[in-house]
Amino acid sequence: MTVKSARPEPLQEVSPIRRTSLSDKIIEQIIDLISRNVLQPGERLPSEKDLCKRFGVGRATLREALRSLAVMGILDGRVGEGTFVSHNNQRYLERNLQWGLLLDPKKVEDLLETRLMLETQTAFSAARKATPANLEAMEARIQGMENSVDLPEQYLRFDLEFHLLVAEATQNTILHQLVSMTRGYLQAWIKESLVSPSSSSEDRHRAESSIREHRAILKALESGQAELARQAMKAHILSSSADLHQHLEQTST
Amino acid sequence: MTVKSARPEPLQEVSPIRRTSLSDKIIEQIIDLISRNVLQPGERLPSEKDLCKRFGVGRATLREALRSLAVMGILDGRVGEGTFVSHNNQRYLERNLQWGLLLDPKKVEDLLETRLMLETQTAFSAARKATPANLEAMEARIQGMENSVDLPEQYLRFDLEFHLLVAEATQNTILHQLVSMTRGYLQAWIKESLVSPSSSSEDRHRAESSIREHRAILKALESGQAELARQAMKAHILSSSADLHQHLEQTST
DNA sequence: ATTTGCAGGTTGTCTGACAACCTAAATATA
DNA sequence: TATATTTAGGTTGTCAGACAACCTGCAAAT
Repeated sequence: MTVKSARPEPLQEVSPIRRTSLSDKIIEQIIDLISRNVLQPGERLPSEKDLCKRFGVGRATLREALRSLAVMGILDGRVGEGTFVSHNNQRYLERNLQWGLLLDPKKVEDLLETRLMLETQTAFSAARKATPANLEAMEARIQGMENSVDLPEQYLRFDLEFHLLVAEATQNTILHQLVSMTRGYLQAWIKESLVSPSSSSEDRHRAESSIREHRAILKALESGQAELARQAMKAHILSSSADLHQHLEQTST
Repeated sequence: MTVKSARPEPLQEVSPIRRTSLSDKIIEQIIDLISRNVLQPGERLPSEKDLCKRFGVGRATLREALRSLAVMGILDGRVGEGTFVSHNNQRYLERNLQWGLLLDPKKVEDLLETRLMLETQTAFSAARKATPANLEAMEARIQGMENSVDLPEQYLRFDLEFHLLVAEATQNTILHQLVSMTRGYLQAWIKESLVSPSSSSEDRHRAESSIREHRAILKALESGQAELARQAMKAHILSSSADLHQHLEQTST
């Protein structure tokens, strides 16, 4: 170490060695195992003691890796049983958005706007790519909504499923995840608005017009009219957002 | 315990107590501290020994929590220095998408399609909400691109920043995060395509037309023409995606 | 045949220790 | 005096061993 002065040129040849922590390497390896289906969803990992020997690390190090993967939703540790690969590799983004929204919770507005964007576009794309099976499943959800106008819990479940089906119909898993992410989080607010006081006749009216909107969306999807589907979805989201908004303003303050 | 037969009704009164781990509670508390700005970005946390005493837990437990937050990108541990709150609370989703795509690496197509949707819509929204400061910053990035057509590294950085600025101009942090997420990940591929063999004259041509496209976008944003901005962005993304695609097919196989 | 109790394995947590590392003050050197 | 070196203390990263809480499955007792 005899370099003098204020390091004129940081010697660009050397690439800074990354001091990757052992846990990080373990995380990478485990993710790799899962992606190559060596470890399948639901499967149990070897015990921690065992894994320690295989990876050649201490238990604390290994556990930090497992813990991180658990927080991401990729693994699922059950005390006394073992550690398992989570079945829903997919939904791990959802969980992370939740942590994210905890970081700054005032973004409901932004979330609604984002949902509008995502879902209008998914409707557009779905109109082109939906399979008959997709459409059939949507039809079933609408019928489910019709049969449960007086059962808010069920009604909402069908509503949610319909929208997820539209996203699924795009055959784009990332889009599907994003929609599921935003929807899943809004669902918390929506459910809250259920317990808020409101005349049941008003609710009924809202439910019926909502069903009409869903039918319009489905019809557009079935006929493959992408632009029409976009418009129908937009109209639906806007009116439902307005509704949610109203409930929020009633209950807050 | 004298319930016979196959548990006819699981005794609905009792709500299953959740066995939340200590680390989870610590994660929640720290996230809460950050969201309430008690801990600000860049700030240093107390030392682990100190935190252990405050939370009343062992160091292993505390470390599992810190490690999880670090993997999420919320905290940043520097050996010998301390643990810091990451400045870019924003980008933590980005990192998680990266882990996610490792799980499922064949989704580049989906990612490109998602990016097209997100960015065309952000352009639309940005045209209505962009502030003069936003537009000025974009102009600076375009000039940066012009001045570095022969420096791919710098050029790409300006390119990326331009798009992030558009997302930022929507004033919607969630949208911003999503765009940053998709972009950030594609950047890896884009950088790879830099080292792929290609005539420099070809590159130059591509860079120049790309700059023209960016100018068109900016012009639309400045004049507040939302639909025009959407179209300009769409054209740009499509041509740049086609480019990336070509590079990918050259290098793979 | 049903219940109880026990044993072994597993995760969750704690404690203490050491290595690698960074910072900054104290010291040595020009 | 000003600069370079050493040193001391603090911090994160990792390891090892131990105990508590818990689950499963089998054997023993009723």
